[in-house]
Amino acid sequence: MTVNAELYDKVKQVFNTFLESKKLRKTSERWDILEEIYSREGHFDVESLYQSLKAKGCAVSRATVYNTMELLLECGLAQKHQFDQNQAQYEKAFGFRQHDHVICTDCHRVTEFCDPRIQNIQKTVSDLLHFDVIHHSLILYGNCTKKNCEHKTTT
Amino acid sequence: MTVNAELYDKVKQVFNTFLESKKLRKTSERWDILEEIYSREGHFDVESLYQSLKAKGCAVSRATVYNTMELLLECGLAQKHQFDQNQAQYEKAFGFRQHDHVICTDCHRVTEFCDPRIQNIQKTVSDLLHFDVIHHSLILYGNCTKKNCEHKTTT
DNA sequence: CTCGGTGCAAAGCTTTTGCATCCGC
DNA sequence: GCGGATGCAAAAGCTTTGCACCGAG
Repeated sequence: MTVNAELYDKVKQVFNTFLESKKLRKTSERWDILEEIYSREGHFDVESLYQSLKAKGCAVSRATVYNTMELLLECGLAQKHQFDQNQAQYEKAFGFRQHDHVICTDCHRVTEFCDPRIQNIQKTVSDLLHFDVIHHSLILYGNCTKKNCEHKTTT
Repeated sequence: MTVNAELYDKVKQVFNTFLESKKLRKTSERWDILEEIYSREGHFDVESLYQSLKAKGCAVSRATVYNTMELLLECGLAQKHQFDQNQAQYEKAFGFRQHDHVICTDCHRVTEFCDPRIQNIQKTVSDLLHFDVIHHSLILYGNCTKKNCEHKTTT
């Protein structure tokens, strides 16, 4: 297991509580998928997750991966990004700071950033539109001004 | 023609100039699609555009609609939104104010809003990451606090 | 023992592609 | 007339679904 043990214990507990509260079964596949996700850095898609699990000897199917990701989204342990019309990208979400993304329109690389001022915008919109904002997605599109798109990349 | 004639003249001129600069042909299908888009309000997907055109007697194919939308994105006359992993949503973009979206996680309705403070965030990120930000996408997800999700909807 | 969850493969949907035909320049 | 653009249909690619079997509670 290559995951941070302390963090992973809390994550397991969150998932455990979630499954119990929803009266869902604690199958080995669900734990396998959770562990694989939390041993990863950055973004990934369902296919690569499926391939990794198969390579490790876990007999999961794509359908189960999709199903489990849905559960993890629901309990806040994972986040889903739809950067384009192709594969959705996921990432672990527990104990990690909320962040947003910059995408280079040339090389399509994704960089992360944080800006607390987004909270102010959320608050204003919440008040104005009578809306409880749960989460958000901010993506900035543009070109790196350095040559060869040498900006720090996270995907 | 149900479009705003004055605005539409400018739009046609923009597309005309764009096609010439790229040495692309001015086909009737391209003008048909442009007109249909600018006679619409709010968001729409490729399929509904295709169906409308077919209903009006324009013999366009889906392939041409996809191809033309790509050109319109390139010259800034249309905008594309990937709200989910299904159909991409488009909307006209010339002479309309840049805006962002609020999506209700219950009823999936989309509301628009504007907040100038996003510009400040863009500026900071541009400077920090040496990135020329061309455009952005900010989506706030949450629930309407009123009953029946009675917030003003635009889709 | 029950029935929710899984694996597999097939189906579904949106978008892209190949190719013959058409028509703007 | 040349070569880009189109229409049609087939292909591609991601995700969902149906069904029989398995195993958690």
